[in-house]
Amino acid sequence: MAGLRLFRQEYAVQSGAESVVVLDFETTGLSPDNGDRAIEIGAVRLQNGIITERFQQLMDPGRRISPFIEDYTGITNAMLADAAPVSTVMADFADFIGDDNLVAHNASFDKRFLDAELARISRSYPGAFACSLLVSRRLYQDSPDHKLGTLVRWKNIAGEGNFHRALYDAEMTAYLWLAMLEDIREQSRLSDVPFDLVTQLSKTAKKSVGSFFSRW
DNA sequence: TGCCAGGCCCTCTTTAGGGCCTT
Repeated sequence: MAGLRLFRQEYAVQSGAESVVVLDFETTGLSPDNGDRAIEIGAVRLQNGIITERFQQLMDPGRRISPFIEDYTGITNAMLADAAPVSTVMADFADFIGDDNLVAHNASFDKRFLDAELARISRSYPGAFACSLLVSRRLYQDSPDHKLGTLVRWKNIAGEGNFHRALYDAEMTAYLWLAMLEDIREQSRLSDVPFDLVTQLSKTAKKSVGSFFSRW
């Protein structure tokens, strides 16, 4: 039943019956609970298997970012000095999300920052969150590791840009997501029993992915 | 100067610990 539901939902993605927003944050650190803030949001909207919209904004976190983050992301304090406040950008991004479901690589990280920044401006989103990292760990067990960059290279996904910039990471995650949906569909086609990703996930991951697909 | 978190998941497990992944 779950497998059939999943297969139907994959079809919904391929047919463009629904759309999904794939997003990525660059931040001042790892934890909003420790005062870290978002400094860049990048996102793409997938419809009918193609990217139909893009969103990218730098945002001023209200304090200087560390040399490590400057080096890691390529985003400098000078670049952020002219950026709009986080609250302004996040309000625009909440509008961009609309009612869509969301996808991110290691979604628990991006969800924490999205929830924290939207809570600051009393905004929210109705969609469910799916994690390409959790799916890849089940689907691509032969991959050297499950970092986004490794998976993109391992799947021979073409791209020209810099990892650790929000829009490029969001685009690469989107193409990885489409590749995974195609591979799930192919495994279902080759097997008498449809490949049932949902039942292969752990209880906690199942809860997340299951709620995501149930909205399709 | 060095460190800071949280969720998932495997295993030498479940009354726990540690690696992976994100910035």
